[in-house]
Amino acid sequence: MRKPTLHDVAAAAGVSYATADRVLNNRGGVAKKSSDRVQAAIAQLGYHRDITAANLSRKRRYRFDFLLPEARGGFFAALAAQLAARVPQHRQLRQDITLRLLPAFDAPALAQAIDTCVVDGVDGLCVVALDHPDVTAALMRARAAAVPVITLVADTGAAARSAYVGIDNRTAGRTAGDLMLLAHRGRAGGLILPVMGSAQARDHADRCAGLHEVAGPTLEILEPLETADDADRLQQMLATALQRHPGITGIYNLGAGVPGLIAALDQHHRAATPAQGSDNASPPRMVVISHELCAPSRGALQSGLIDAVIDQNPGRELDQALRALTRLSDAQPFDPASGVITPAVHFKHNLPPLPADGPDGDT
Amino acid sequence: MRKPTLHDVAAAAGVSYATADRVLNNRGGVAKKSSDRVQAAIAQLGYHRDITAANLSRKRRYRFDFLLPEARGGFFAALAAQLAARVPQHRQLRQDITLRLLPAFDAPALAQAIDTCVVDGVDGLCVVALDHPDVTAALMRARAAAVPVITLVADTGAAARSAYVGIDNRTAGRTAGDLMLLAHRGRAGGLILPVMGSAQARDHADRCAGLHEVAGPTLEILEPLETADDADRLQQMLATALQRHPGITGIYNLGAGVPGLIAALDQHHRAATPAQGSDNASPPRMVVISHELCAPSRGALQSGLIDAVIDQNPGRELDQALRALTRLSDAQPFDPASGVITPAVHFKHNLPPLPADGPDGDT
DNA sequence: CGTTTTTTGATAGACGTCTATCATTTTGAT
DNA sequence: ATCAAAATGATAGACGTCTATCAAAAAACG
Repeated sequence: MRKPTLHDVAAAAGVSYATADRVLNNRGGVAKKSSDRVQAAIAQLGYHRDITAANLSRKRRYRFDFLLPEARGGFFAALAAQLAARVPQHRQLRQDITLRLLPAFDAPALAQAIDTCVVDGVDGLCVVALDHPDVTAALMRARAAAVPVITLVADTGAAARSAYVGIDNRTAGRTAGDLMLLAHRGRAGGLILPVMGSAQARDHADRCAGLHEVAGPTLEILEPLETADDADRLQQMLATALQRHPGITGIYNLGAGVPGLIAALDQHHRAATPAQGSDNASPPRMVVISHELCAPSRGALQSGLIDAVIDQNPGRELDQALRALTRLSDAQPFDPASGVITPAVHFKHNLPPLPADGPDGDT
Repeated sequence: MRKPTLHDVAAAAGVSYATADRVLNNRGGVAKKSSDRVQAAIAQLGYHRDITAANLSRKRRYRFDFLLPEARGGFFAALAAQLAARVPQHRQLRQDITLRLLPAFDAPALAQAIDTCVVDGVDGLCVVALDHPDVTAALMRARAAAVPVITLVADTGAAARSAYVGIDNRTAGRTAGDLMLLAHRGRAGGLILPVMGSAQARDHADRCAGLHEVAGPTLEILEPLETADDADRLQQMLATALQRHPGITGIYNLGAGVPGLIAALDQHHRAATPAQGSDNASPPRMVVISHELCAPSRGALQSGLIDAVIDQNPGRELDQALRALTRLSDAQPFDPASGVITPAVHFKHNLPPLPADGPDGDT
């Protein structure tokens, strides 16, 4: 038998189509007895509303707004680019995606942008959250207006959003610990230097804690450098630290500023092997693990300056975020657990292809 | 302005809706002049057919058949389970997915199943291919019947399928090489034992070649064990090999039979540290890398018997395969490059959550 | 020019749902 | 039993596309 329609349900329940419709879209004004019979018929027939037909009828288009921090060529630039690549595809699925760039770390601006979107009547919001009362309050207002809210990459309290999509940063740090332990398998000891943007940043702190949790018992871990995510500062501080601690066997760069990391490593290696021609002949002894796969870190992986990159897989995060928004704004269930992305680990040879302009062309 | 409809196109082209429709669905019987004008209008307005409305009207349902080898509780069982979990979701998207299990490595059976599906009028096929002339011929027949064919996990010649979805096994082997090198960073030498199912199997051979390519120059690599993917044989052979080569520093299990691997390792460790209580105190010196994330390999990762698992991410593969089928059977472009999945590397702490029954519930 | 062919237009009904309206029936309270 | 309120039924038009049919117009042909 073919898929049942609402007409079938109405017939089975012994009511008119209109009544079945009233129940399905709970418009009220239905006697409980009738309502129950319709519900029963729905369950019995295994009826599922044809969402495409419904959307066609309502002329419904979903409007999803993404509020991302303005990119300085790093991770968020890549994220924005990947989002842009998905726009045409989702346009065909009746989903209009708008990308709004905001000054980074500006909580009032973010809060205001959220309010604006809600007033404008978006169907869903995706936000890189800041752990700030203004933002939380704005998110609560959005939720109060029944707008699904996804926090992306950075979370807030669970009450202020429908779901979080991103990696568990503690897990990422633990994974770095796994890698460090593996790379120190053959050595006696080990001295790890964590490099972070700021100890204030929740995600950085979590990563650092994860590293300690896993590698701490076995390896010695230095006080982390705090670079404020500035490439130049990173380079300076790292150079100094490498001089001061010649015994360093591993570096874990868990913040931004990969170019600075590379510059410092480059310089350090050059100093260590002044007249050596081939890179292959003397591989760096230090183990270098960094976060976020981007052009500089790809290059460093390939040249051997970095050994492994832990990536949060922005493409996958966007897909999950969009999926969550779609389902939530259709009032379908979305398992918040499926928003947690497993960090990917990349080495020299399992680099994903550079994302093309779009996953596919249009037509 | 709202999204243009075919009516708009017809108006812009100065023809009737009927003519525009004839052009769009090229039914023929249209003068070239009119056809050109319609095409121009389509391009100019940026018209895109509303596929959902079209499908609604045609009562179209996609029928996609998946031909998978019968699972013996390993990788293909997981694949089948994940596919089953996706069925209800795609049912709502007008996609009827049928899973057909076939005896493993039976080329004639596979070829016949393919023919049957084509005769039955499937809209798309997804096949774990065998490199056999019968299979290739059947696939060519399918393609001749304009049925999109995706090869999953195992490929054939490019001519016989629309796209391949799966990992590049050479890449996977290279990644194992990366890991081995990393784990041997602190040691003088290294002796690696590859364990494979059969040197005949293309995927196994590729993985082995990748390992040699990357780790070969630096580490010594033994002749691979060939276990025919049998857990018991694997255990036997591995135990023997470990006795014969006490200097082994790394094992790369690139085939099936993880339980056998675990058993052999367990036994070996017990023999090595007879009266030692705590596992933490003396971590195994050998580096063990295996393929395919499944219950046994998860357990072994967590207990520390295995250090890393290279996984081909069956869930992602299925998603890509379904995407490819959808697009191809709508005559939309699909970039074959996007079918190549980057192998994921898992350690003790970045294990993905066990896939639930379905990515989400239904309703 | 008349006749056949080709091309075009007009239109109706379907797909499954939504929204709205109006008439009718049932219920509950008085 | 009376009357208002609540519940239900019937139905029509829309959403954007597909399919089909029939008549009308245009082109090609001898």
